Amino acid sequence: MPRAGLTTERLVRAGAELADEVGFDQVTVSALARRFDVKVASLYSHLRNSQDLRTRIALLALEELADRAADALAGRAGKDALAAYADVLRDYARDHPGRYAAARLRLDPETAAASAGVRHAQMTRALLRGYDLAEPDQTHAVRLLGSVFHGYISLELAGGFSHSAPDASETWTWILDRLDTLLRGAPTP
Amino acid sequence: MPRAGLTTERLVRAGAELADEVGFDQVTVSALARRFDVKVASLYSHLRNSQDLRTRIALLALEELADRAADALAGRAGKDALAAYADVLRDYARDHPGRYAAARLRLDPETAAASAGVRHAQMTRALLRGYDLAEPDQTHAVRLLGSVFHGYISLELAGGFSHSAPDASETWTWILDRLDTLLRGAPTP
DNA sequence: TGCGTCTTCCTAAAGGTATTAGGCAAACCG
DNA sequence: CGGTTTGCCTAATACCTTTAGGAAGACGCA
Repeated sequence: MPRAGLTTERLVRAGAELADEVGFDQVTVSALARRFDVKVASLYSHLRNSQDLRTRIALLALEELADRAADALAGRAGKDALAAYADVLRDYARDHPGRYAAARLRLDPETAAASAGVRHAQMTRALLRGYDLAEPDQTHAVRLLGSVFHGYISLELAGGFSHSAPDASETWTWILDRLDTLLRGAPTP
Repeated sequence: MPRAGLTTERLVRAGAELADEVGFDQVTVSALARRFDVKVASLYSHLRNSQDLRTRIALLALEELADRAADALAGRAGKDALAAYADVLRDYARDHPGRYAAARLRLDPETAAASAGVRHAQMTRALLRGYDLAEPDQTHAVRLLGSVFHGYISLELAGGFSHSAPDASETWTWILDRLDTLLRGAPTP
């Protein structure tokens, strides 16, 4: 009997694909074992448990997302940067809904601190340097952006905007426009 | 052996409490049976299945939320109304995290059309009458509000704003302020 | 009050997921 | 080429879901 060649790496990658296909909360150790044509127990040499699998998929997604964002932000500032960053999130969510959901998983503090989530925070701050915001406005703005992006993407992904005019993309542009105005119009006195 | 006096109504209500205590995705037919000190199979006379239970909890939450929102909106307009509606959502999510999560459950179209979700949509439109928005701006604004509220609450609930200054409530006020400005400042030409 | 019916809750059973313990054999390494 | 490591397996336990069919409480009507 030849071995299947399992590694944590491959399992996590396959888990991410599985998530995109069937949804992040349908990602199960059993389904993953099935995909590798291997018995369930075999995975436990490579993954601590089901939660561990989910966490690793989340970390992978955060990395991928941060990489794309960094690429998109390079050489951009102001509204350009804002739209670029936002589009990266939205496109990633469309292309990889399961991974995007994974990226929203709540991580425990140490894990989060060691994750690419930190890079996201840094990029958001960097993005806001294009606008003239002193503390605490900058923090408020970081949270606003997080809320709008996550909220919009989550609603769009859930199909909240389908079957109704105008097109979701128009709303997206509209929102980015207004956000830009909002951020520019609120310079700290 | 006396009977437990189960009804769909009581089960759904208890399910909602359970959701608030342990989280919506931990709501299980088994846990519910345990709570009523009854065998699991007994619940299947009152609930079609696990999904049915979750859907009913979602519908309950949407009703409660719509009732509160309607109360809060009565006699208010403009920014007052905006803040009142937003606060209802946020407070409900704080008091009843499980129910709030339930309210975000994706419902199939017919169920959604018969749910209190419709009232929410109407109230949001009514709320925006205080601002001068013609279509398609009004729809964009509806979507923006949905995104911001859901996004913010979801992040706050996930603990995203704890352990960092400034206080989450300050950000909430700041955001509502800017949203009001944004909506007022964008009258359709 | 008593009889029949309906409903409620039960036992039983099958199938899926998670997790651990312990074994055999493939792969690697000296 | 023998010994050790490691990978994948069998076996077992436990929990959740769902269906089938049975017994006894509750209810209605004479």
